[in-house]
Amino acid sequence: MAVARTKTKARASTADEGNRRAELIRAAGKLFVEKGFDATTIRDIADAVGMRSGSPFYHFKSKQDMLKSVMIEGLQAALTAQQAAIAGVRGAEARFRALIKSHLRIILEDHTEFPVLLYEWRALTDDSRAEVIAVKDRYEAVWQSVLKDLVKAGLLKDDGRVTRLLLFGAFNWTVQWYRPDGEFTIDDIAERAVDLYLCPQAEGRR
Amino acid sequence: MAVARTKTKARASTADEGNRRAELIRAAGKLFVEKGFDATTIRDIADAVGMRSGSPFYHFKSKQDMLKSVMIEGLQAALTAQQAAIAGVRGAEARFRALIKSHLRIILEDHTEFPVLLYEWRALTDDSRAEVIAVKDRYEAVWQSVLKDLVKAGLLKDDGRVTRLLLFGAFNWTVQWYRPDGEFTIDDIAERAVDLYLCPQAEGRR
DNA sequence: CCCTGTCAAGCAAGCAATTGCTTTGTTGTC
DNA sequence: GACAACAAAGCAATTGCTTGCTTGACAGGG
Repeated sequence: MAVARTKTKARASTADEGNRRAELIRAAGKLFVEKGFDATTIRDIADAVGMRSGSPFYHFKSKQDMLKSVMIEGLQAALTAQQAAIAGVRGAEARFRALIKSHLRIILEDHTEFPVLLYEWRALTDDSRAEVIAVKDRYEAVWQSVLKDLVKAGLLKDDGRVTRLLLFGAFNWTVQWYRPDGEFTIDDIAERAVDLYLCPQAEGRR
Repeated sequence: MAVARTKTKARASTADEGNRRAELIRAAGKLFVEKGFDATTIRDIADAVGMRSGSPFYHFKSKQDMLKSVMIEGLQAALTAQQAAIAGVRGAEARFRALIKSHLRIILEDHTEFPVLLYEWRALTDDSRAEVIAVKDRYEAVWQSVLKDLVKAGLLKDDGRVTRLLLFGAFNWTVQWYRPDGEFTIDDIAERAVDLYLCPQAEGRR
């Protein structure tokens, strides 16, 4: 009874094992993106993994807790993918291109956990939001350093806060219109973006 | 009874008079942006204008109908603002700048009806969505023509679909981070955007 | 080898609150 | 007295979440 509940909390903090827990996070992330956080019921999520409506609360202490867990899960997957993408890549433009492709893949391919972060920011309570921001900042720090290098190389005019936010906006907004079966591949979009943002000031370089 | 309901529908279609109706739309728009469509209850909206929870249904036949009305209202306001912004403005770059400023003002200033369109797209039923798209296309058509002129003038490399969507994304995403009391004005952002997107290929032009 | 206790994981059932919406009644106005 | 514009009250369904109970796997002792 009370014992089981206590152990649940302990389990929830350590992100080990818990096979069904990961299953729940994936299902919840998918539904949150499709229907929105508020429009998704616990019963929807439970159905998606073949559980009864009360059972998810064995793994998460509330629906809010599920949302937070989905976002953090997505952010951590994005972080490792990001680091793998730029590992060993030299040159500002090449790193820029690698970052874009990695970001778009995380957003647009089957990892539906990250888009939840973009869609359901408002649904977070203040406590959960602080936790999520901490991880998010680490992700954006990598972008900042690459943008700085681009400016140094003369490929970008400015890397101030507004420019960064405009850049992120263009990428994050792709969630709204990209379709896997559409006419553009992820690499198409990435190439167009590089073309759009990098100014060939130093001619003969590219 | 049934009479009142019928007249309501008639009234809802003609967007004339109906003072409290416009009041409801404004209040609903504000709440939809702040809390999301699903998280906003009819009682929230009614409270905001000093009504009881059942009364809004005299003006709108359902909550969905309110959402659709808010969006269309926002779109039409955006359309007239857009046309006023580029009226008499010559030159591709000047028109581009004017469009951006107009768009950002619509999105970021007190007209909260338009951002609902960006936030709550999913919450629309298919029927409502078709209605909204019709108005939306007219708004985007103006952008397309300006972008084409920019390419013709050599100020933009490409005006294909992906480029357009990347552009819109950057602007629409500002809703997520812009704060009226922040360090940047709307004009600041517009200028940064012009700088970011327009490539000074034909030197000595600007 | 069997018995028994333990415990993670989930089921069955339901509660209390909230939800969108309806229905009937009231009021001011022309 | 007719009608637009609400109020008052409530209904039926849905919601997040809780509580007590079952099950299956495994450990250890005899």
